[in-house]
Amino acid sequence: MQHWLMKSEPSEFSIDDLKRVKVEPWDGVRNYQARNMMNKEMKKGDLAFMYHSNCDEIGIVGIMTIAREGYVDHTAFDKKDKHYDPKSNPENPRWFMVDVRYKRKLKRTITLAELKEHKKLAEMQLLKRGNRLSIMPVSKKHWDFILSLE
DNA sequence: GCCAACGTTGGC
DNA sequence: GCCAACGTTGGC
Repeated sequence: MQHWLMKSEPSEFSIDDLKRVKVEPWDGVRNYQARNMMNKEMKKGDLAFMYHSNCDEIGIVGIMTIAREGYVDHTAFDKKDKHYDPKSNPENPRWFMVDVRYKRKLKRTITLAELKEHKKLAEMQLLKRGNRLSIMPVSKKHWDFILSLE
């Protein structure tokens, strides 16, 4: 089983939104690396941190499970959708998504600032300079360490 | 709001 | 295949 971290802007979709709906398609990802991970590498039952970005309290806020493995992101076909991509079409879809299921909120937000304080996490992809990936793998070692901070 | 870092596009 | 221009991400 793999572990992941998935970013979301809480003004768009927050951990509380996920708690309410329980299961949600992770649509709108328009980055090839992130797409490949969703389409090929994420497996049902994998665990993922939910991370709030671009907000007042940036950091890891909860845990989700992958509920459905990669399938076509149909929002790319919808002209009215914010993430419409004219280069994707049903015959040759370009973008894929997974479904995530709410597992639990962390007892507190483990902030980005706090993560940066720990030498053990220095190699985390999230903390690497210039990192902009919205979905990334997290090693078991890092995962367990982060949970020990909770 | 600023801006560094990155990805994508498209002309050549 | 190169690279400038542009758009986006996301912390601050």
